[in-house]
Amino acid sequence: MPRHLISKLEQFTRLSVADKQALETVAGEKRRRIGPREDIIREGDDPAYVNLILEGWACRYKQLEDGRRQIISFFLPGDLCDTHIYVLREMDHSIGALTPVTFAEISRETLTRVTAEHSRITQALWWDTLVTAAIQREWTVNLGQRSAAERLGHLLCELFIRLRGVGLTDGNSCVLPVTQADLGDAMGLSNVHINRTLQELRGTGLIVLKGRQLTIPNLAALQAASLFSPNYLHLDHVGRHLDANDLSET
Amino acid sequence: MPRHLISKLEQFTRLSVADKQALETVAGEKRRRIGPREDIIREGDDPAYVNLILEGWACRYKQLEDGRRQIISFFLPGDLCDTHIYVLREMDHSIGALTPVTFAEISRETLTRVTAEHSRITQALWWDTLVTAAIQREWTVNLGQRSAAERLGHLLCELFIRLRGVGLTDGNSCVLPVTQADLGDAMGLSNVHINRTLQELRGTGLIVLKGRQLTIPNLAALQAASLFSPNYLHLDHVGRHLDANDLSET
DNA sequence: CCGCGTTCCTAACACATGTAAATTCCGCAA
DNA sequence: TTGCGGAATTTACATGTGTTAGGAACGCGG
Repeated sequence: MPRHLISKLEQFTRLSVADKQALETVAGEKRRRIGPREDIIREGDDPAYVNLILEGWACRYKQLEDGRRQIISFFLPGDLCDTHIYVLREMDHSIGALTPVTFAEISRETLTRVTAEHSRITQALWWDTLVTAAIQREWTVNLGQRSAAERLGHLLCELFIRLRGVGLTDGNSCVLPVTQADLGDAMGLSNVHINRTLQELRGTGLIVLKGRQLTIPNLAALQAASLFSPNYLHLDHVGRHLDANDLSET
Repeated sequence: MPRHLISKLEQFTRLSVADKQALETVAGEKRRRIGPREDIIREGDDPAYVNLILEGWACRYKQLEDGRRQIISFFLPGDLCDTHIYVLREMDHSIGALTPVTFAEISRETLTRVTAEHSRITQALWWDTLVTAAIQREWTVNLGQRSAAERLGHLLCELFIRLRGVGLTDGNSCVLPVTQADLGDAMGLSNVHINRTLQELRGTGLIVLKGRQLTIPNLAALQAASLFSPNYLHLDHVGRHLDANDLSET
């Protein structure tokens, strides 16, 4: 069931059957389901669990006193929220659902046990943590330096490639189940300007967006237009840890 | 010698004499010194070492093909760059000196050994890693939602509090050894606008900035004006892990 | 099929911030 | 002291993006 997580981690390293079974167990624990605009956890809460997104899209966000909201990152199926969050006393941001979301609440004990017994998983989760940090840094670059069109294009490239990594793309298409207002809150742009910019990207043929279906006819072209380089996603490790034993295990 | 690192970590947990000696050893390894505008490591390089900043200011940054530069974060004395960076094959960003910098290159082996032998240090480094991630998230909020004045004010609050945590403030003053162009590259603003905004903050009396000396006469006021809440720095743990044994050790 | 709420889209205008170019200031080395 | 180079500052003007407001399209429940 945590097939998206497994797909994602296998972009970095090969997992044994036992590793995958361990992840199954982890994902089976305390499953919950919530609707869009509901929160998984709120700023100020005690972070008791590590949340694993199984289905749907969620986001980290922070709301300022005067109502302004910034979406800090998107959670896609297979994404894990801060494997060591329990070191901190309270959440400094909220995590909310953008669509209906199914997720698993993983206890500290379970996670500790699984990583102690499966070094491959530990390694893969480290990679995931580092890539998550790299994505956050790239957002800093995105918000700081890129124009609205570059910024949006960059985000769409990132989301498409991340979705592809968890098996949720169909050719050069994928879903984009968020509102333009959400995109605005993520990119630090007004919803009006998001709309203008989407029209612009549509006009140049870089994207096709109908309803919640996004198509990127020419990913390389969109990447070039957005100054997007996929290096920060660190997808260059595939097969790096392969040896004879691994092959016999799977 | 790594007194700044020790000060910082002791904001989270108390360290034993043995813990501190271990950190001394770590910081003694492979010391290097470089001048401003030189790089510690570059995008694309193989991350062989974990760098520990001992003296001076550095920054993570990323340069776009067309020359635009974004400073992604600041490194102050006592800051450590990505304790598990060696999981990745290559750097996705550069780290450069803003002032003359002294740093230590820590090998993977050393770090592994020290954390294996000192669980308190492991725990403290986890806290540091999580706070670093929280700071990066806060920058996303900063760049996405805050106006120029709020943004700059917020950065100055953050830097002041971080410097205070490593013993580098003097009353309500500290150094700010970076150019206005650097601040612009960090905040996604032009150097002209940084200058305008600094004048504005000076005009309202929220800051006094002469040369490289920054004074914040009323930190609470600057925080309020900048919508700054220190919760994301997670400084609320002090003394949390105290018990009789700890007291006898120090 | 209707009606209602949400989302999308468009327009006009305001304003925050960027750009370009000069000038002044300042620290430092000769 | 002088001269130099980088940094800070200022000005005038351009423009990207925000704001406000309203209408059109869409989806969903009754």
